[in-house]
Amino acid sequence: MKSALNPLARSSQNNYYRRLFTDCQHPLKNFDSLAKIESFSRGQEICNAAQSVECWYFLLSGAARRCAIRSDGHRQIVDLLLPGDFFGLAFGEQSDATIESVAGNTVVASYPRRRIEVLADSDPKIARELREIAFKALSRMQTQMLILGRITATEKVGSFILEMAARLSNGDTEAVALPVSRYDIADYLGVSVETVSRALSDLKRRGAIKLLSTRTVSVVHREVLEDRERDLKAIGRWGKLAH
Amino acid sequence: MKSALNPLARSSQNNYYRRLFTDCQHPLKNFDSLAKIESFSRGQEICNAAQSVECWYFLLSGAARRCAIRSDGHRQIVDLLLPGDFFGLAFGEQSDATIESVAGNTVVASYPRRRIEVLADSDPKIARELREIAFKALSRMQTQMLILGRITATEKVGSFILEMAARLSNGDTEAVALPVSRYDIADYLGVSVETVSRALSDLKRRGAIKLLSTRTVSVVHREVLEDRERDLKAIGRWGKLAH
DNA sequence: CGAGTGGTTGAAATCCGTCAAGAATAGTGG
DNA sequence: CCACTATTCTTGACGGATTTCAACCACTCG
Repeated sequence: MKSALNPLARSSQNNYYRRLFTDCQHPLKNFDSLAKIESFSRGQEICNAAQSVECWYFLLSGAARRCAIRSDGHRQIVDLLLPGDFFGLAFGEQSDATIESVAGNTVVASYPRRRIEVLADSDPKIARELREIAFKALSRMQTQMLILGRITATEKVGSFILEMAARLSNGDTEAVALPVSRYDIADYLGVSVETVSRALSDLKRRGAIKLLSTRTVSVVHREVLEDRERDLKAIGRWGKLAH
Repeated sequence: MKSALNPLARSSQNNYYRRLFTDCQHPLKNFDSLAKIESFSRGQEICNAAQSVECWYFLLSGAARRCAIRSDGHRQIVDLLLPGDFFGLAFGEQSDATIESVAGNTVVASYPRRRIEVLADSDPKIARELREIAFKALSRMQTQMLILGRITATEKVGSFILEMAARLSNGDTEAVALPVSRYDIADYLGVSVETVSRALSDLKRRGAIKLLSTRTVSVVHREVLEDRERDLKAIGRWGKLAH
């Protein structure tokens, strides 16, 4: 237990998390008893390359980031983990990525990898569920690659907001609470912090979003974030030409 | 069989591919008898979203691209498939990606997804191998995400060349035969065609690579492609300052 | 031969990263 | 609760990098 709380509060907290865990539906439900529940404060390392070989993780609350340091010294966030996500599966051996918590109160259940694998060998249903989990991770990465491939920074930020809306609030775009700082968004999207900030201001000025607080976004015109950045621009040019 | 060859040549070709197949080592080796071997000419669609639910594929020779069309009309290449790669696993249901062959003579083995899954249920070894395949796909995507996150276009192109060298010729950098056009490279790296072309010219001018033909690259100074773009620049600046 | 595709290069406008400064917010200790 | 500090966020200015638009060359295929 890496929490900074005192032992008493810790144990009470732990019980609370355990309840939260048992109430939660997920593919490895039957192994709740094997899982160890840990709580992390903001910025703490959940696991590094060495540990990730031994455990698989399930994120209960908060948020976490999987980081890699590029050779040019820049940090890159390769995956953003939100409640309901599994992680730690992909890297059989290599992968120097470390996983850190980003939100204040990040709770994680960790499963002993070896034991789950042995169980999977004897129960095809579990094996199937593990596959399902891996496929979901693949789908997450593909979504992000589509965002990273987008051309303008405003498009990237727009897609990011919509992704968060979809993953956090099941598509509700009234009030999306971004779980990460601008710096994290920047490293996730492959742009600079200033550009993220500017893109948000830009979207706000154009009335596409409202900033309820610095980290809470309300989507007003989904279309603008969604895609047609370019088309709208073209229409704008047409308008000028017509005039 | 979607090949454009006449029936006679087709069958002879097919036998050749079948031999090529049985000589090849891969995790689903025991199911060669279940696999259907197909050959595709350049630009042909191997499978679309609907079909990918039914089959898993193994690429024997040639190359293929997994594409998604973004809402702004731009195509993006989400994954590049080379000999030895499995594909089609990730997308249980959604994913509007289509897979097209990019090389002239692309040969693919397709496994009936349902039957493999049933077999996996009865044999844990197969289930394990399927997981292995999924993890390999995850690793591929992560590699690309690190490339996409890089800042300058020259770095992206450099990383791309090294990735191709590693995947195609087992790290041999003497003569890397790029299996795709500049347009494909551009859509894969998220930059424009002209930028790819310029980056290659730039690397050539600086003596980091040689272009044996338009699509065959020889790596002369691996360090330049590898990473230190930025460091070298910094040294350059220092040099100026010292001067 | 002409049309089409793929590749390269140039010039202009735009976008973004960097540097720098300020504003807003959170965290800390008194 | 307040001051004080550190962090996070925003905005401006500037230069460099990339996109876009355009022209041109090489090659293939009918």
